[in-house]
Amino acid sequence: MADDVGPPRAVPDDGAAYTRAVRASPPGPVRTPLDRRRVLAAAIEFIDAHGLEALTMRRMGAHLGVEGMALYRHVTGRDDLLDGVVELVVDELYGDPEVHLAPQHGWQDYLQRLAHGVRRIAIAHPAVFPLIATRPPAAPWVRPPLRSLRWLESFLDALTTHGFSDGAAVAAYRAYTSFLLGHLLLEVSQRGVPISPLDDPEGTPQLEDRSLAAYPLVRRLSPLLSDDESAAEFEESLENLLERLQRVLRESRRPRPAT
Amino acid sequence: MADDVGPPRAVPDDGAAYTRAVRASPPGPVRTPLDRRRVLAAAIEFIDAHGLEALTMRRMGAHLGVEGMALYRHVTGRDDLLDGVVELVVDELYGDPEVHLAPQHGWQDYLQRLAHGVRRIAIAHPAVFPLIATRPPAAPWVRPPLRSLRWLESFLDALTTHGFSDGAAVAAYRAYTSFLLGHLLLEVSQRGVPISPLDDPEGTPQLEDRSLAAYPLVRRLSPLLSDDESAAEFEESLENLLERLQRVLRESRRPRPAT
DNA sequence: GGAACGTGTTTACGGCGTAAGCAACGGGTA
DNA sequence: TACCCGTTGCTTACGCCGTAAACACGTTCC
Repeated sequence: MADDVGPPRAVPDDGAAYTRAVRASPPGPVRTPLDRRRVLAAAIEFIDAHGLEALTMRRMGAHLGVEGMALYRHVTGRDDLLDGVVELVVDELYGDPEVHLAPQHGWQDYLQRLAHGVRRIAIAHPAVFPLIATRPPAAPWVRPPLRSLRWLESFLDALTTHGFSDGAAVAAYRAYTSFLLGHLLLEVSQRGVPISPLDDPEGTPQLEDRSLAAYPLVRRLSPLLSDDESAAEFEESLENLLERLQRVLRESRRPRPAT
Repeated sequence: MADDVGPPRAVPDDGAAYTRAVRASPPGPVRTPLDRRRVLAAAIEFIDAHGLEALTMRRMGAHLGVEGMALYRHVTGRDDLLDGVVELVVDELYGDPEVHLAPQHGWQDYLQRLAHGVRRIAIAHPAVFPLIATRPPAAPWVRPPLRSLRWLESFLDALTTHGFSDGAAVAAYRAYTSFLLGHLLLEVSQRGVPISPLDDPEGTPQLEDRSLAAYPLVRRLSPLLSDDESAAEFEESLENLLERLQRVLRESRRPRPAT
């Protein structure tokens, strides 16, 4: 069409040339074939590197040294790819030995380990985490960021076997997921990761003086506001949550003390 | 001018036909011109009705009885439109008399009113709320869902004038936003609103039996898991947060009691 | 040798966001 | 009244997007 430069050769292999360059192997062109897992892993890598918005099927293909359409052999479409990314990250957490190390050291220990495990993956993949937080889960009561039935079962098991009533365990699950989601979503977004365009070569840290004139308190506290106490706050909120659950547990044990 | 079709008000869903009808009107076709606010309000309406993913510039145009490109007179692009939507919703909250009614009844009262106000808009615009939660704010320390300097100033003012130290006020701000975001994001997503495709005529509530076989606890508790205690949980978590802040306030008043 | 299959490529289509130029109306000025 | 010009919305056009369909090329098994 627009390729009127030069004679109409039958060798316009643009993508193929790139592919060849990428694999850069001798005459025997053994390229390990793609599979779903490799595609998903590459997608995580890509999102971490360039942000979620930059991920398109064609670019994903290029990232893997392949045409975009090749991906459709392994995922049914873009949505499936994104779902797969979420699933893979959640599984990565499930395989984390730190989390499962000592499930019988009490439920509080377990919830601590789990929370820190989730925080670890949020920090490891800050651009992926909003996906985990936002994508609608399979069942509406499987709440992000613990988006799998395995985790849900594991969580409920840990609590009910330690004396939580059914209702208390479910309430604890809800409080726990809310806490994790709120805290970690804000933490990863605060760490200046969003990079909406493909690259943000110049930081834009103005807004400091002009527009803050009308907000004296904000201006005065802005150094405090911008420094990062996420870790300590996470710890403190988690501690507080666990104490609250402890209280719930105690009260759910006796039938009704009085009011 | 023989084809004077009906009055060109009241926006139906078919954009093209509507546009044609409007244009075909006789020499005196007084149509109230668009303006930014009307565009943004229509966008909120559209998102509430069809979900965020369904919003495209052309469809937005059709919804307003106008070609898609007409919108670019009032917003610089799609991102700006979305930012404007967020801003408008946040302003809607700021104008809510329920919130500002009694700022001098104590900081706890204020935080209660504010929290309920935010919850009200989250529930009123469940499909818009994730936008508020997710879109990167102007400054990184302006945290969703209180995404405006006005709110931030107001919040900090309420606390510092009631005895909070600077550090305690900022910590309270962080804890408060985390709580709101986590709780409300999960609440609106649980209310089955997402509708990723334009319409979801058949609910797909299976998954009940087959795949739950491996998760006995989940199955047993699934009735508990699926009923909606959001309001009560919100109340309880908020109460708990306020108590925690009260404790912080008390302790920040004496220099250091001991440990 | 040849059929079947798995993997990746090519081509094509409609929809997207948006840049640029154009037409029509309304309100100032004469 | 006549003109003029800024505002508003429309038309056209471009490149990128997701993806359906047909195809080319190994590999594997009879």
